[in-house]
Amino acid sequence: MPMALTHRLLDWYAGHARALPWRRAPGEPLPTDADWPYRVWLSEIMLQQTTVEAVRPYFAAFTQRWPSVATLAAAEDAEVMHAWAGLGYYARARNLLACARTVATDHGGQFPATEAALRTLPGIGAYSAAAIAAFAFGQRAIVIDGNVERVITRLADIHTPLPAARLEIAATLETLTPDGLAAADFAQALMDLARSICTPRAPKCLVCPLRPECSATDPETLPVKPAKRARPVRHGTVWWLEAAGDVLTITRPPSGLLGGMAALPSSDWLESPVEATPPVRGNWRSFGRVFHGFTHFELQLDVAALFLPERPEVAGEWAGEWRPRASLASGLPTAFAKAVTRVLANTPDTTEPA
DNA sequence: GAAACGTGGAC
DNA sequence: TGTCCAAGTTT
Repeated sequence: MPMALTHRLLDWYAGHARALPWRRAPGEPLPTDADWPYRVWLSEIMLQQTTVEAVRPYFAAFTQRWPSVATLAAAEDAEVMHAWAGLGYYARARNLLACARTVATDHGGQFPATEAALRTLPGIGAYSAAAIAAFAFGQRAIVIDGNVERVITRLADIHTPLPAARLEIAATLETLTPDGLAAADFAQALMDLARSICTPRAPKCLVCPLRPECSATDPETLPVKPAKRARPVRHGTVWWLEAAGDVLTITRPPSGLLGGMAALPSSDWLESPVEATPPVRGNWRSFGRVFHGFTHFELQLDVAALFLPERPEVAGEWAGEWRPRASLASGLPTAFAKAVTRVLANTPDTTEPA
């Protein structure tokens, strides 16, 4: 039973909806394209903690290269990780493949259409299950993301800190969310309102369509979030080992930081700098240092390089793949990409004629 | 519930 | 310049 506020928001959305490659226009029927749920799912995974502008080129590249869940399910792990490189939160890419393969093998190639069934798939949590059920299948679902949290805590003046506030947010949304396909427009309307008007700082309350219904006395202070911990600095060394124009790369362990991604060999990254043992002995030359901020620490990475006429024997933890030096310009996580850029910019390419 | 898990842009 | 932030999930 939607309220006046719901209608006011939907009216605003009808005139202000952002057009996005993975979004249905407001009021339009559910697309009947066979790949519609796939596109919705792919976009929702990519958009987790990630801005629309960052997602755009990756969404375009993925849907062009893998136009359906079946084609993605058939892809090699390494090519998907390569295509995801730079987007961050690489567990998403691992779960993306696991999910696609589960859909292919356990669901006949079709995404399940209920929130509960979607929730069981890898990489699909409470938010994504609700969003996909609503956006891809037109089902009523209570969609709560960071945008919705901000709008609703302000609207209902909820001062309970996150994440505990989600119970109250959900209760409020239960009274506001309309039935059927309108629930999708309602959720996306909240997201667009959050981005353009109900912003984290300096919200534009004077032009907000929900102003008559809003209870917030000090909207900029909501939602209340837990304090963040300080980020420590970690130190490490990354090794560029080049022989006859090819460079040694490894695949990182399948879980943990940058798990499953191609990378250069590197030491552990520790809060106390320690002398690390390179993959092979030799006269390693320093290429300076790169800096990279991760979510929970700041990395200072010393770059060392060694150029040999022939490939040395590399065994154990550094056994990997030798790849043409120019190929390293793409496909690596950003911390390693920064190191690659330093070396490529400061050494001649001996594989090209002078 | 808390911590791990990336990245780039805005102020 | 450092801090905060963006369509969260997993352990």
